[in-house]
Amino acid sequence: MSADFTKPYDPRTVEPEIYKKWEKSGYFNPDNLPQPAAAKAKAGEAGTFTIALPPPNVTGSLHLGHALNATIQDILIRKKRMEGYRALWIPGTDHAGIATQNIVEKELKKDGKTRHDLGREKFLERAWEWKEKYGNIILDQLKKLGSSCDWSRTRFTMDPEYAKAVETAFLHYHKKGWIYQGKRVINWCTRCRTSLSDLEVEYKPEKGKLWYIKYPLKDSSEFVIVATVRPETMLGDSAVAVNPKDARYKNLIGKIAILPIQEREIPIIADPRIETEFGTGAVKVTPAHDILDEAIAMDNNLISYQVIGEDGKMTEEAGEKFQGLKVKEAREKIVALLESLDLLEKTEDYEHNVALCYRCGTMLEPLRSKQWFLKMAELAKLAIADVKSGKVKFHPARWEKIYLEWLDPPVGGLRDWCVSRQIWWGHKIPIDGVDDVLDTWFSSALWPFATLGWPSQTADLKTFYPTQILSTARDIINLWVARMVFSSEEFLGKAPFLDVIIHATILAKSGARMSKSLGTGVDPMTLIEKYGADATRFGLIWQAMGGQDIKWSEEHVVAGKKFLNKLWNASRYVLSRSDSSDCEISKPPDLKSESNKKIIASLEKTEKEVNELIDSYDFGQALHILYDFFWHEFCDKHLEESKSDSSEETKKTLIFVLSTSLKLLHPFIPHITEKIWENLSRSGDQGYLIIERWPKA
RNA sequence: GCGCGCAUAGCUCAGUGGUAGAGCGUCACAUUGACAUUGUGAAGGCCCGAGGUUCAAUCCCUCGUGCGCGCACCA
Repeated sequence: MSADFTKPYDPRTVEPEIYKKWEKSGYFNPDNLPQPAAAKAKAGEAGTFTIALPPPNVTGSLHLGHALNATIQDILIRKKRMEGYRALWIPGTDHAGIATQNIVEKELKKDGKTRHDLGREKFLERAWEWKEKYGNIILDQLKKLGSSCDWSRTRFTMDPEYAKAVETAFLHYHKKGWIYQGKRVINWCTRCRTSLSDLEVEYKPEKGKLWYIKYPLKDSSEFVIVATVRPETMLGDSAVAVNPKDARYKNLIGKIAILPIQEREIPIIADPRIETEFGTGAVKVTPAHDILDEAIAMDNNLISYQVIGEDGKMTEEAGEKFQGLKVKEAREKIVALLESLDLLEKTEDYEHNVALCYRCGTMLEPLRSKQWFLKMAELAKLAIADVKSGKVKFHPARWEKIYLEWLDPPVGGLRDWCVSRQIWWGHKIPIDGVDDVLDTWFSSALWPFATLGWPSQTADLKTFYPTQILSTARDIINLWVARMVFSSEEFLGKAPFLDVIIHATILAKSGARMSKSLGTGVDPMTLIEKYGADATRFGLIWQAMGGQDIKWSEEHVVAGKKFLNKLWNASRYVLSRSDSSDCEISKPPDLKSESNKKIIASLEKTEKEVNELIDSYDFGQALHILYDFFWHEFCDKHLEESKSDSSEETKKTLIFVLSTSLKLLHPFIPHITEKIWENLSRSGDQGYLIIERWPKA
């Protein structure tokens, strides 16, 4: 028994010590794992098990969701490793284009500079410097949590080899004619000065106004009244549209209205997509600043007037009176002008959703812009097929609906993916002279195979691909998961993973999302410092029941700490009753004592249930069962009964139950179980629990 | 507008077609010998509401209410 095993358990010293021991062993790298013959036979010809860690953004720091997700993956990896698989967990980070660029720009701003003052090359130098300095913080935090990733295979989405994969993918699509350049209405962030894809938009309800504007009819004293929440866009109107079935306007279709202020003649047209219930049922059409209006304009051959520019200010086409004004200023001016012309019928309070940039929260402007697009029609089919055929399964299954409905929307169709961004930090578009870069998610979509060396046919790619499991958060099911599936099918002809675990979302106790700005966020690092990584993992998994959302409660981490203490002390007691020669950890044969028979039967039942529960990704339930068995059945009952029984059979039973429990608990609370294992190991035999045989009845 | 999830003890949550469970909290008792980060025990619940199916509903079905979330061509 080592000296420190006589002391109370102290995670602060044990956890770093044990982590170093694992790193030194090399066992996080599957190439170094011993290969038990039995395991090979079981696992099939390859006998490998791979998970690609969802690469955290280099801008991020670990939050509870990351910690839960990492723990889930570590449990799976550790169990498989113990089962004899060559388990590989590939770590890495994502360059996070817009997010990183914004941070570096903020730093520059402190010196009163913009990126344009530095120029592209110098700016990128600064961005790389930032990445080198801060980009791996989150990986170090994952280490503190005990994650058994193969750090020797750490990847970054802008590694030279990875860039090769991105370029290959882009050129492949281009050759197929699926990549094209086009000018159309996209989401534009005036702060980040870049386009965004449809998935990168967040909506927030806002209390605004609905303005009812009178458009005079040509050669008539009458008006057609349109309702809008954005009066400033009227400067770019090129038609008024009504529903063809709307009896109120039947006689107006084909007539001409005069657009006030611009004094432009615009037609009144019919389009079935116009809702008769909205406003007056007559709608202004602004082809350059609204996606639906653009579609209407295409079908009706309307002219497009771009009145808002990429800087968020009114353009020349908006007219002299407005050019250079910010959108809000233009709005006020227009409303005042319309009022003075007696063309404002009325104003109503109106709550509607506004579109915001998912990176900086700025209100987005839909505007026409020349961008690169990736055709989605065929790719979406690939992604749909893998899930519909059951090749890729979601856990819980209900999430497949989110996935399928995005790929095949019940209304309209999936729009092509706008893959170009007007920022500097990212992968340059191979055939583009304008210096645009690719959407970060274009490179993330290649993650499971680009990390293994694709497009080169590396040994790793052959051995470890496809991966088995992807564990991630629900909010990137479409942004990321769907795109990985079609990318993998397109480039490698197979699904990138078989099971997709959508883990719980961790909420504040109020049931609302955790928020840094509201101070409701919980930092896992603080928990690790306070209670240790094992206790933190315990607290997270204890609450992870059936994939339901977790209203975070720290008391379960405290419970974890208490459990570790119980485990530590029970182990000390069991070992104090035996000398090292007793530490045979095989099942004692021919038990005579009823008490021993009972605890072994109970252990075997627990073992079976834990196996089933982990295999069905019900980690919380598995931990509850282990907790209950170890504490209440083994410690409270059997250990107490055994105190009056010093027989060899009982000693052997105690050792066997303890050692099997340690194995079963190891994926959940790896440090302490490994530490106890050190003390349990037979003299001279420096065993590693991390590669001990997993108990399976 | 369409869709999804949740509602069970003070709190966070399991669970089952037939007397309702855990962790934490509370209360009482127990203390030199693995552990007080403990042990033994107790109190505490019209299992959201209404209707239906059933011999029997907390569980299945319908409707509703409340909370959270997603999607939409949110003009």
